[in-house]
Amino acid sequence: MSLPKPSKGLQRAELARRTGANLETVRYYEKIGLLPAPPRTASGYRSYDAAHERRLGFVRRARELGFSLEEIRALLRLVDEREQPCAEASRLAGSHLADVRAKIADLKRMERVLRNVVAQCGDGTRRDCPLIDTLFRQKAVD
Amino acid sequence: MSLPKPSKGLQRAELARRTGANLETVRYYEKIGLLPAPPRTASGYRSYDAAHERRLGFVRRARELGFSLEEIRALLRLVDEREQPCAEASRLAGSHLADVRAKIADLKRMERVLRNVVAQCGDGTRRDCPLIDTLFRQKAVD
DNA sequence: CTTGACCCCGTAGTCACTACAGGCCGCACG
DNA sequence: CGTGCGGCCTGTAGTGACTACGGGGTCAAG
Repeated sequence: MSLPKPSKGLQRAELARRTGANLETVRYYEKIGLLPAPPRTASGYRSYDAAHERRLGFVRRARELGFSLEEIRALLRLVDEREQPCAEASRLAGSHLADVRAKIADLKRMERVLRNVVAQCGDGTRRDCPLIDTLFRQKAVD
Repeated sequence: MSLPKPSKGLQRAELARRTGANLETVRYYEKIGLLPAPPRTASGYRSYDAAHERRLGFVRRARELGFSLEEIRALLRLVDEREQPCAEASRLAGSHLADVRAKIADLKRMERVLRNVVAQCGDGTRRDCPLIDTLFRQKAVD
C-alpha cells in the first residue's frame, strides 16, 4: 500500500501523505499560487506528478526552517527564473536568520523571567504570588 | 502636558499612552472582555480610572511574557476570585514556560541549519546553492 | 445497489491584533 | 460665532498560515 509507484498521477491525499502536508493545506497552497494547479481527471480530481511532489516538499522544508510563505514564494521564483540564485537566496536566508535570532532572544528573556517566578512560587502555598505580583509591578522583567 | 494627575478619568488615548498599548487594542480588549467596560461621559467617551490602568498594565506585561489572551483571562480570574491563587498561577506559568522552551528548541534547530547554509553559500557566487539544494533534499535538517 | 472512502467547492473560524470608513464632539483661534 | 482640527465613537475587514465544515459528486468493493 505504500509502494513508491513512479507516480502515475497522485491524488491530493496521496500527495499530502507523501510530503507530510495537511490535505487542506495542499489546496490552500494552490489557491495562493504557491503550488501550480495540477491537471484534472475527467471527473475533476487533481492529478499530481513528481514535480508537484518535489515542489511541495521544498515548501514544507522551508516552512520547517521558519520561512514565511512570501519568502518561500521568492525562493521558488529564484529556482524557476534565475541562473545564479545563490546570492539572493543567501540574502533571504541571512535576513530570516536574523529574524530567528531575534525571536530566540525574545523567548529567552521570557524564559528567564518565567523560570524565576516559577521557582519563587515554589509549591504555591504562599499567600502572595510572585507571578501575579510581578505582572502588577511596573516592569515584568527583573 | 504629562503631569501625572491623580486620574480624573482617562481618555482612551491617554490610557493607551500610559500603558504602552495601542489605541485600538484597548477597545479590542474591552470587546473580548479582558478589560471591564469603563463608564462613559455624557457624550459617550470612555472614562478610565487607575484600576483600569493597573489591569491593562497587567495584561501588557503578561503579553510581554508571551502568555496568550486566554491564559491572561485565567490569571485575571485568579486575581479577582481566588484567595490563594499562587498554586494555579504557578501551574499556568509552568505550562507556559514549557511552551516557551519548546519554541526556543524549535528556533534553535532552525538557527543551526540556517547558520550552516548561509556559511556554505558564502558570497553567493557559487553555481549551485546550498540553501536551495537543502530545501530540495529529503530532510532539511542535517 | 448500497456503503464508505475519497474528491470537489466555497466559506468561516482561529489568534491577536491593526486599520479603515463614516460620522460625532470639544476646544482653540480668528 | 463659525470653522477647523484633533480626538472620540461604531462596525467591519484585513493580516498569516492554516484548519474545519457543510453540502454534494465519484468510485470501487461487497
